Amino acid sequence: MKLEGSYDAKKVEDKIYKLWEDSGFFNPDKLPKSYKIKAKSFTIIMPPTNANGNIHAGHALVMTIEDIMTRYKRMKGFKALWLPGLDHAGFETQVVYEKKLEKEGRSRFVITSEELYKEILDFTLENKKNIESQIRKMGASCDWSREKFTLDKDIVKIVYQTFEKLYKDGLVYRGKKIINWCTKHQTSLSELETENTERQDKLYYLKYGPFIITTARPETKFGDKYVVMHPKDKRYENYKDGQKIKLEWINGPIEATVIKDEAIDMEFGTGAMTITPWHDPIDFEIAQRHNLDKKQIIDFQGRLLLIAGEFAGKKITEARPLIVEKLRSKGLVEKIDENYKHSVKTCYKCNSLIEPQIKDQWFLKMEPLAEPAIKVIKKGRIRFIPSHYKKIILHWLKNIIDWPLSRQIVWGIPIPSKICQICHYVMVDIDDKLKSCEKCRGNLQKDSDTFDTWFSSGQWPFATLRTNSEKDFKNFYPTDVMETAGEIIFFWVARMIMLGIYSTRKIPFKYVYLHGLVLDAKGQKMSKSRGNVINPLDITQKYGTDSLRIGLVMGNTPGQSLALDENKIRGYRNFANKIWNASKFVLINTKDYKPTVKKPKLTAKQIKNLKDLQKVIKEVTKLMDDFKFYYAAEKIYHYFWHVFCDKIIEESKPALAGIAELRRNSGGIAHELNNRHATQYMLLEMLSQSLKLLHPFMPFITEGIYQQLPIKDKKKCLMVESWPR
RNA sequence: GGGCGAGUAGCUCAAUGGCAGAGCACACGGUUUACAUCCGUGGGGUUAUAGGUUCGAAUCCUAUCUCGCCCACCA
Repeated sequence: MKLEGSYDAKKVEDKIYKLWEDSGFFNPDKLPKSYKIKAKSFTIIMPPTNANGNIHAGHALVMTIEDIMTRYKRMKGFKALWLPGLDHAGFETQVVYEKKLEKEGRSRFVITSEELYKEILDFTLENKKNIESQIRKMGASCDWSREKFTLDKDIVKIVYQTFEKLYKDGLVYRGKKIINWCTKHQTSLSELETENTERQDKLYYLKYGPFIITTARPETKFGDKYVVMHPKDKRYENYKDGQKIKLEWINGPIEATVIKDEAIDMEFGTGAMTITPWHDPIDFEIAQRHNLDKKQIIDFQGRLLLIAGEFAGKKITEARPLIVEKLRSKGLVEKIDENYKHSVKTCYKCNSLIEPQIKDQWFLKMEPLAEPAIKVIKKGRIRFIPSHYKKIILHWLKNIIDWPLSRQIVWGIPIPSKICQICHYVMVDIDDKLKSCEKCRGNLQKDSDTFDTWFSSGQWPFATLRTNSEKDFKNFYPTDVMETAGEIIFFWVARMIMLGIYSTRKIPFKYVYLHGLVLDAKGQKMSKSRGNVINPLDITQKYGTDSLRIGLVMGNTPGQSLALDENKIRGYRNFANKIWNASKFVLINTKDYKPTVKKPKLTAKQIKNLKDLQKVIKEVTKLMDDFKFYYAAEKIYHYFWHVFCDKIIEESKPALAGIAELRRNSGGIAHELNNRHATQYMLLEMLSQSLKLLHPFMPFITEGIYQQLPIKDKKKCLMVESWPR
């Protein structure tokens, strides 16, 4: 690489990445000898990237921050391991693939699950390759020899072992419980995969025998045969718990039962309501408490069942007005509140209404898992950056509910359980050995469900290390930093902490660094529908990876969202060019410099200049240790441009000038020659130290220039130079 | 209903008890032999509001306002 013209990132980046990768230094076991003296390790497990598309701006930020940490620690002499991985991303990928199918005019429901699985697998593996090269493009110094994929056989085996252990410990259980059902995607979802949406609906006041009850969903009321009120409600003190009441209802006369329960809000409506335990979580709980019947009204496609009589087979949306009409004609409608504001649950992917349903599934008991997690977080053994996330995660952990693990989609890790077709006994069978029911010898049927993808990624830190080797697990676990998006603190971070402690009896990581969202230049969330998505690879192509990287870091405090403005990146492209030109100047003026010569005698000014640099190094190092990369980057930027370039280089021009010019300046030639030599020494010293400080942020350009420097004891790569002290 | 974050120069954000800063933008002036993707100079602030603590507050406390986000089972 020659230093001429202005800096052209495209010409050098791929070559430099190859130099690094070929050196083997991404692998902490293959670092140069000097590194092994300090046996301490530094580990980051890369959040496994979803292999269902291209990397987006958020990934670029992940790669940048984690690479900065890794390169910094590596230069500090740690055995730095950054372990890369990719995620099959169960539901997320299936949703992406279903959209693709829709575009092609196909539907997942007419393809056999084997075929669908195969298609999505091909799709994912293709994307996986693609993303691996995009991660390289970002300059990520991760150890590809240890790369993991969430569907690797050995990873799946660990996931199964954890599941079995949880089962044996009584923490995972099969339950007929109410779940969030997405009618479009035909699967259950966890709480986190649903959203609450504010809506304005009608609230119906209906005559239910002697009571007036309220409902927003008249179409679910067919089977309602319990009317519930608060035990302390004076208005209903004449009605006894368990009392039977005959009354006329939608499809004829029924016998209703009075239930008293404290869950009822006396302020709401008339303080009396009927319950639909199959399709409402609160009603379900009341029914559980009083041991009441539960009846399904709506099927999994969102259509009314036979219980609805004449309305059976109709979609709930079309049935609702018809049902209200019938109620009205029977004189059962007291009044309708037209402006009823409430929030409804929707699927976080398709925004369609969630239909609560009772379904037999696997659940994970969370409280016993959360307890030790709460303890270590409270004690500060896991530190959050920024620190307020500590409160957020503790609040969530303290109010945790059981986690439904089963998903009715093909794209995922199959749940290793079998059910007896005769006695319905359920067995966990991780080695696929069982041929018949342990209890009644009946035939077994495999569970067709798959795990929630977060169940496997929740085991990622120890699973990745263990499957590489037990030695790796010993050397690199617990890991040091988990760096990821603040958005997925519950989805992922909390579960890694719980499952990590459960499986290994150790915390999985010491620091959790959470970055914010990357927004567009106007501070808007990027989305395909808005059409404001910035592709990081386009930016890289235009301005170079280094410019994008430092642009993503500067002014980006952890936890806070960041506006990605192309103008800003252009500014850092200029900075890259500045580095290039300053280096060019130093190299041109040090052609006759001999690195083997002893350190020359420096002037007082030169000594002071070097001392100032020492100060900057100290400050930057402190900031790096405090995870304040945005601030460290700014300090180096300022030093390089406005001190080194604007002052030092300018001031050293006379001393570097040719002898003819020096004669005119009087003074002894020998002295001036010495001064020239000393100036060269100072400039090279400052340049090489600056390049080291800049390297974690802008690895490509700094490495490229380093390769040209005429300095003593040069390493093979700047990447493995020691961090300045 | 509860919680969290933010509010500082035109814009994007730093600075958490000690002279309020940077980048971009703007204005003026520069072909100084690395760089016009550059250099020099400059304007621009009652740190959202009100009160309090302190020798000293953007920073700590109290209240209020605005914006954003998260959590929550009013049928």
